[in-house]
Amino acid sequence: MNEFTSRIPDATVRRLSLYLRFLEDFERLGVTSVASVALAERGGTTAAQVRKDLSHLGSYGKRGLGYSVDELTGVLRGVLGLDCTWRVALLGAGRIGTALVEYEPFRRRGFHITTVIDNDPCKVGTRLGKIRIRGQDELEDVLREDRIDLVIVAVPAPVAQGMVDRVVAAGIKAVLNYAPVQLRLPADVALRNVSMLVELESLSYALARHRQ
Amino acid sequence: MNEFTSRIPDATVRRLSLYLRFLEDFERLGVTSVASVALAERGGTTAAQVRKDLSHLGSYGKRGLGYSVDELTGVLRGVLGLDCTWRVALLGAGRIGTALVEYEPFRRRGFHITTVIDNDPCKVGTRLGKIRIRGQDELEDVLREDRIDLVIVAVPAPVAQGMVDRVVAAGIKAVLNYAPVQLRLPADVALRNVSMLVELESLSYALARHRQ
DNA sequence: TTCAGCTTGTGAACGAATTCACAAGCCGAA
DNA sequence: TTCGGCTTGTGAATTCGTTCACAAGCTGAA
Repeated sequence: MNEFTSRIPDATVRRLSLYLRFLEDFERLGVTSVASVALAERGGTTAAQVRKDLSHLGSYGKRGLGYSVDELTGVLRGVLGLDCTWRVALLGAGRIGTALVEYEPFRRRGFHITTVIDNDPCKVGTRLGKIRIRGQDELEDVLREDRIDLVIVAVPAPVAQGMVDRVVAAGIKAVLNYAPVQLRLPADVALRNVSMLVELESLSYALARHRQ
Repeated sequence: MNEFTSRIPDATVRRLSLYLRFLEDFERLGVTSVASVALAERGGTTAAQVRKDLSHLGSYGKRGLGYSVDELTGVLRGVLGLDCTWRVALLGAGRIGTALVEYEPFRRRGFHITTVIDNDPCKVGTRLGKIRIRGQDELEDVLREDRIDLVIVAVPAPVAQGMVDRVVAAGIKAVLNYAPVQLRLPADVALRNVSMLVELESLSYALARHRQ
């Protein structure tokens, strides 16, 4: 097994992302070696699950010892594509967009938001942090000029699909969607949805059951 | 099958939440009856999946016709616990917290953020929209006074666990976590994580694979 | 009333993900 | 060197979720 021959299941990729976070914590604490059971405790899963997940990457553990924090951190960064920086454009400079631009962990992980686009003519030309907001008519141009790899959608639901169609036509292959709509796009474009409402409603379901 | 005898799988609950959104769109358009295949197209899934999901709720479809938009909307609201209002407290009045307080869809669905708590003494006493920000020393008191059902965590990672422990001790049974940490809490408390980083990193993985 | 055309609800088949269980391997102590 | 205590990596078993396929049932037309 290695990172090239086989696709890693999505559920596993998401956990790898968590493991990386834990490893960075361990690194900060000066821990040099970590067993699957320690990662499992931290992540609320089982040791077998951790080992199965990590086995997708190859054989980086030492029997009797566990995993080298240093080595595994590097491997995970590599597999997850975090050993380079990704250039990100944000569509929508509303409240959510604004919060995302200034979200430190993104930059720390190599996601650089270089470009912000908004439909509101009042906002175009003003600055969000250090970034000058561009108008939607410039969309295709700035995606090319700024060599954007990935687009975050944080515009109101009704305009999301239209903008994403243009983004896809411009050749972007990865979209992170915060708008409360189900976007339709070609199979070769990766899409993740961050749905505040879906999560909240599944909690509501749990609460409603709880009290019969 | 009905909503009391059997627990609905989590994956299904999340899709129910989407179906409800689609039904509301159909309702606005004046459509009165909808077939599983229409909901499937809208949600990027299959008609069989939709029917299997809805079969968890009981038998609300009419063969040859589909589902009554009105009736199914009501049933879904009921099952998801959206036929009442939930009182929500927000921990953390940072950028993410601020964006969440003002997020319209929450209120429209019956989630009323009545309470905001922040650790920063400079913020305590100031207002976020109409809500006066309270200090963390008041946490237990306001949770009780405001009869909070559900807590949204949007504080920095290092302080999240400590605050959630107090929230759980105060009897709260549902937590929505935006902080980039894995919270540990008792099994009878429902927890959902909204992890911006995990989603972004799984896109990064897709991109990295894409170009070998 | 009968028939054609749809669409649901669901057991059964299938597939994916998780858990189990254990051989293989490393380390440090004696 | 040998042994005991750990821990990995992985087939096999199991559980969970999705898809298939079709009988049952509704509607409207003739």
